[in-house]
Amino acid sequence: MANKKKTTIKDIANVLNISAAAVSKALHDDSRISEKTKKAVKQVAKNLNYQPNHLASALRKGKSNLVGVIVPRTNSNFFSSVIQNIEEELNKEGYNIIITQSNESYKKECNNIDTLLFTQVDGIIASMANETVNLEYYEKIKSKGIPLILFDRGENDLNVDYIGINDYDSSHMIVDHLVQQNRKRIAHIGGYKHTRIFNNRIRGYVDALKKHNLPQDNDLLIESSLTTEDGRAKMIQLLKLKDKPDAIYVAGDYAALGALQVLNEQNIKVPEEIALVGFGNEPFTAMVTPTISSVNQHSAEIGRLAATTFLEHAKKEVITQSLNKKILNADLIVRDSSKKN
Amino acid sequence: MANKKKTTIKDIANVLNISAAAVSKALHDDSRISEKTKKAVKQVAKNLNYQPNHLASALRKGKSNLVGVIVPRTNSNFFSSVIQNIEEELNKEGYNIIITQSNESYKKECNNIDTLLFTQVDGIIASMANETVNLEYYEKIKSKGIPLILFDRGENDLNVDYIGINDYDSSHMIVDHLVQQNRKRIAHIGGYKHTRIFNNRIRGYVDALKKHNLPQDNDLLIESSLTTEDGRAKMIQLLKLKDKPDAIYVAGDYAALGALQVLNEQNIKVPEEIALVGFGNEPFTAMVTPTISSVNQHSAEIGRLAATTFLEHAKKEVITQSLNKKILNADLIVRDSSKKN
DNA sequence: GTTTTTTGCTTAAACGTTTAAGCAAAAATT
DNA sequence: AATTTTTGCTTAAACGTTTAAGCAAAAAAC
Repeated sequence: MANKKKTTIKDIANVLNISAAAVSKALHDDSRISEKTKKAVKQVAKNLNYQPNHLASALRKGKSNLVGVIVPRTNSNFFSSVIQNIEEELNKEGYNIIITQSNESYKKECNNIDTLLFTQVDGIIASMANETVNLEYYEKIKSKGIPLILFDRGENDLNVDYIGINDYDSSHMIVDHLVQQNRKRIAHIGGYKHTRIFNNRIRGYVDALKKHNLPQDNDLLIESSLTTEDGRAKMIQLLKLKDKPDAIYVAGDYAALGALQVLNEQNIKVPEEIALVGFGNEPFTAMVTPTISSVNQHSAEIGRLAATTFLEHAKKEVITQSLNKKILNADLIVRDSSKKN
Repeated sequence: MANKKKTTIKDIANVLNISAAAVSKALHDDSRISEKTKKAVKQVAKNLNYQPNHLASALRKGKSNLVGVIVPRTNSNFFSSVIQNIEEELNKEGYNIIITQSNESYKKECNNIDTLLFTQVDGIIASMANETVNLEYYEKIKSKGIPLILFDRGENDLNVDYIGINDYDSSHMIVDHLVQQNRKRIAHIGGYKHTRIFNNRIRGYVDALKKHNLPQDNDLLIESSLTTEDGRAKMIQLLKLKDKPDAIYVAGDYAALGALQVLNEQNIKVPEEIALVGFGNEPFTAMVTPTISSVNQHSAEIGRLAATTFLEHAKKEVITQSLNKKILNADLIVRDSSKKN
């Protein structure tokens, strides 16, 4: 019963005594094939349980209909939601996606790029690892002539598309909100400056302070890897200051969680004594006590836009990689950790 | 400057005035090619920036070196960790993985199977959606003659490999622990019985109660979809009982979170009045207040085993799909929600 | 110095499609 | 009725590899 040999286009051709080419055309509804033949071919295909060999057609057409996706990790709600929407959008057009994770490692990321190129993907949609400082390795993708679309982490000066939120404005939103809550000493636990989006958040923070005539204190601006662990460390560092902050804006939710843990442990009242705002709107921000205010990055929209941007390139014959930045506005979700009491 | 045309094996052959076959063999270190030629070929390959065309070799060899992975979702720590370990293990042997999500939908899952088969994967590693009641559609995979390995959700009577934890024993562990904390009325918010692993947890719960001579009360055993929302609903239902439970064992962490939220909202002291134990050891169980006791499912080990099980099949010439269940013991992580006070 | 073995390649076919080019028969146009 | 156009196919080549088979030259064995 073991139907080992897969049925090919030739098998169908043999049954009907026509050429393989005719079968191929019939299956693709070529106008030069009679309706009668098309029906017959499709019937036989069904009977023999024919499944097209994707490798063969991809080889012949020079196009795999696969799109590679590189993310730092999938176990974050943001990335998993982006991925889901990319997939949905691309599936509609007959593309499938290959997801790879860099685990925040530059080396792994380079590996992933090689893997995807090796698999002959038709395009790559990526968000960079924390470690990734420059986009040199990504040049490899461009030099292959396949579309590259970056999102979230990965704003760039390369001639490459980018989808993200307005980080600079988001910082303003947060500082505005905290000032409204009568906060005077607002600290910022930011990401590494070398990553553009984190640098934008820092710039936004600094400019917003100026706007409100709040003095900028170097002790209150700290760079961090934004892990929960590092959030703890940087919070402890801030609490050692003589002149403590009365609000903390953390550029990532995981680090904000770490900060909150320290505050809770030291019985510092949040938000009464110190208000806290995170970034990313990870689901756990609504789970912890107190719930953490955070910024919603519109993951679904980012995913959809990344996909459609790829499709625009794919549909063009000529590959014209043009700088095409799409910047969305984010929403501040105010929760207990920064709410007026 | 646009190096549009990719360099092929033939280009290398032309440069060196040897045949394409010789180049192919040289690149694969065939013993019948001289060291001198090999060196030359590799040098030229490097110079021309040669990248093998995976599609062509896959087509010729009848083997794509791709393995498909199907998970209900990636934004859970369990699945993302399993995936990461599958990938690591398979990469070592030259395989790459394609990750797809079912979003807990049976229809999407069937779609994913088709997609993966279409992409000519060499095997599929999957955990089933909540909705998936039977493995009928998975027969398609078996009938193609490619290895299928199920993990976590997907224990089965099919002749298919399975990797998972001992759910029955885990329930015993949890009940034993709660009894040790002097709990007498232990409720269970379980998953749907039609899924084997949840049924096993239910059986373990029932048998453990018997073991400790605790009466089994039908009001205390509830089936649930195990979402946070449904966890809330089922908790509210339990609190309406005249004779309330003094401990709740929830078969999933997200539902346990919902239950905890309700308990907190109603100012019911956890664990003093009602103790709570979840399942899955999702990171947030250690983030919420109080922290939730849970069961660690050894995601890394499950991932590794799933990968090596696939590799065992792949290495064999003949596909002998034999029932090969690997059952791991899980660990109970006791946290505040069930700790003796 | 002849025979056998080994080395180092080449040739050609194959994997399953797609597609350009071509051609006979049928249909439409004159 | 002769010519042109359209229809419905076929043939053959191509995509970039891998691999079985083969063969001449070099090396080893006698």
